[in-house]
Amino acid sequence: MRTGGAVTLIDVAKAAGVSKTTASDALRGSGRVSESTRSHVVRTAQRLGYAPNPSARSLRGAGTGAVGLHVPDILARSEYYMSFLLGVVDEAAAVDHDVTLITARHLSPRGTLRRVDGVVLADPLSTDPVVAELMRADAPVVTCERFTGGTAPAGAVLGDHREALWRLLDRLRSAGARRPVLMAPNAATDWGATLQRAFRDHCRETGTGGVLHELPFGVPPAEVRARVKELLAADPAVDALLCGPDGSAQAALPAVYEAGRTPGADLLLAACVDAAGLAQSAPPVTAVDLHPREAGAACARLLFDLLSGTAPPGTVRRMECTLVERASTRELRRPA
Amino acid sequence: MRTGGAVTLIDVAKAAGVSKTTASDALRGSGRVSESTRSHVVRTAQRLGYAPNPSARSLRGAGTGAVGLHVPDILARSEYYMSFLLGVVDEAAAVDHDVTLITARHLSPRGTLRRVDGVVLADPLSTDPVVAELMRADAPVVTCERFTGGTAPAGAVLGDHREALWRLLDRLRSAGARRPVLMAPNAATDWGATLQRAFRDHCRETGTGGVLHELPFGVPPAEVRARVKELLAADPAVDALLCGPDGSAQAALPAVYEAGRTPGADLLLAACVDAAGLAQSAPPVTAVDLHPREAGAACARLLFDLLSGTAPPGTVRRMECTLVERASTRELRRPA
DNA sequence: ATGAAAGCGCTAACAT
DNA sequence: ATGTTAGCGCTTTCAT
Repeated sequence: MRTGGAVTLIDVAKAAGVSKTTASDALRGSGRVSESTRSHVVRTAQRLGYAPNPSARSLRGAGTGAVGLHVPDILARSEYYMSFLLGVVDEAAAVDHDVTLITARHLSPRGTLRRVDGVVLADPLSTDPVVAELMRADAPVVTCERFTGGTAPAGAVLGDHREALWRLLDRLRSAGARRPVLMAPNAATDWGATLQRAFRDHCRETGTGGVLHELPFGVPPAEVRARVKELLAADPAVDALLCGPDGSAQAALPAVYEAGRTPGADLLLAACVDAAGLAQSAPPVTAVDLHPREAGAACARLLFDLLSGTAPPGTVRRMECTLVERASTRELRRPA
Repeated sequence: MRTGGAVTLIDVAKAAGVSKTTASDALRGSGRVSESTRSHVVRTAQRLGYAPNPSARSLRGAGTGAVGLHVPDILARSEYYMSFLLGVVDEAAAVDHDVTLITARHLSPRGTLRRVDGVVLADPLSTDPVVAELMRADAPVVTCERFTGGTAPAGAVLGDHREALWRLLDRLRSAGARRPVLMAPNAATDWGATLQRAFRDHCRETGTGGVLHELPFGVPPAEVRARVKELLAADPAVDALLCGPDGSAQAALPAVYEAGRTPGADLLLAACVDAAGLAQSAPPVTAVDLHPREAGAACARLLFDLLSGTAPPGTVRRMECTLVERASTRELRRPA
């Protein structure tokens, strides 16, 4: 595209019988031209099928018209991440911006970010080299959850994970659980660290003998499964299983059955990340809905506010997470 | 970024004591400059942290350095699509290109594509307006699977879905199934249409009384579940269930149990799209691995070959799909 | 083997 | 209210 017969601003200006500047101003509605010429130019542009050349525009000094989104490999299978991505795209499109994907291979060899005005990072791993690189670059960064690696991003959107987990743990306790296990996400993310802390605090406050079992990021389902069976075999008193990382609950469910336990009956089961499958499994699994699409949108919105100066650097915005109660945590029935 | 102190070609040229042109040629290795000056300029550029400005480059006439990828909303939950996307990004990054996400809201109001040299479409729905728009634009399009909407794309990557389904149906038959049901993906995609055709043909050739049940795209799990139960109740003779759309097998599994049937025993179960969960469910579910990441990479590679003229317009490339046999199709045991 | 200069399409000063 | 001009950083003739 764009090569060959592309219609330029000059074409429009000539056809409308005005100057480049007037055409430009008319098209962007800068309020410099009279209403009559404006509409005339706009109509001409439409008739000619004019589309502004973004490269020229960005070369001239405006932004690049695109924001970056880091896509860590680990998250390839994460339903959460796909929704998050759509949220970012939604919001970017609303202000006529592109979304450019950034992966490990995508950093320019010379270490400079290409073609983006800013970057959104979902759940940045403090150990991810791409993240480190991105934080070092001079484009503003908005993270979903805090970045635990030192440098502070220009903005952040934070979920109330502590509160959500607290509510969930309260629920488990009132359903009868006394020995919950948290298969906690790695503390390399703020989310994982928050969950671990909240779990410990809740156990202490309620005098519960909870067990914390950390799961590195990107554990394959088979591994989750093996760990669950191991855990349950090693400690038969466990009466509630909380699955942290996205997808781990789906992997844990069959393992629970295989361990001879019945989720929702003699073992309560819950997930820290809701997913479509959890509502449909047998039994349906209680989960925290992180509202990923809205989270993505919120991050993008914050980034644009930062870029336009509407929000000051360092802005932090909050988001609510929702506890979705399903059959898997209804009530604990102790074996006779 | 890029604003403020960005190092430009002129800076490098000055620092190296050569002209803009020489610097440019040296950095791109156009073979115009002597080896000694070339290495000198390159070193200078490195020292200064120079990164070429893509906007300027693309303004000057080269491509935009980015390819588009259409992300239909429907696919938000598709593991397949997320992997496909990573494949595209991999390949694009390998030739130093960006990947720009395109959604419904993203088409410029004037119908012209922005900032991309070409577009990749995974499994284009003939009914998707964005797809129609994209096909109409003048950027080359590569589709994964055929586009059934009339216009031919510049290139296509095709899986051997007919063969794969055939193998699967053979397997089911030799495992004892005589009344298979295909919950077929909508015929609005080439993939869906191919699967439906293959199923009908196989049934005819083997004299099997198969049932075709079309599932529109993006059916929520609850709906899949309801349909499965309905199907199984209405026709108790059904002894094999084939799930088409990504995710439908996961939704179907609990429904099968609820219908009083035992998958892998008195009902064979299989999926047309493999997913992480299927290997871990109880029982593990036989599926066709579409190799999404490689498919994405293949599409991107084809697009770049098209853009560079290495491949002629109209090129079609093939990909193999793999049948992954698991416990759910081992052998049919008819109830006594 | 290297330079000089012309522009790609656009916007922002500076004029009217 | 509108027109003129000067670049943004780069590649590409055309000269040396």
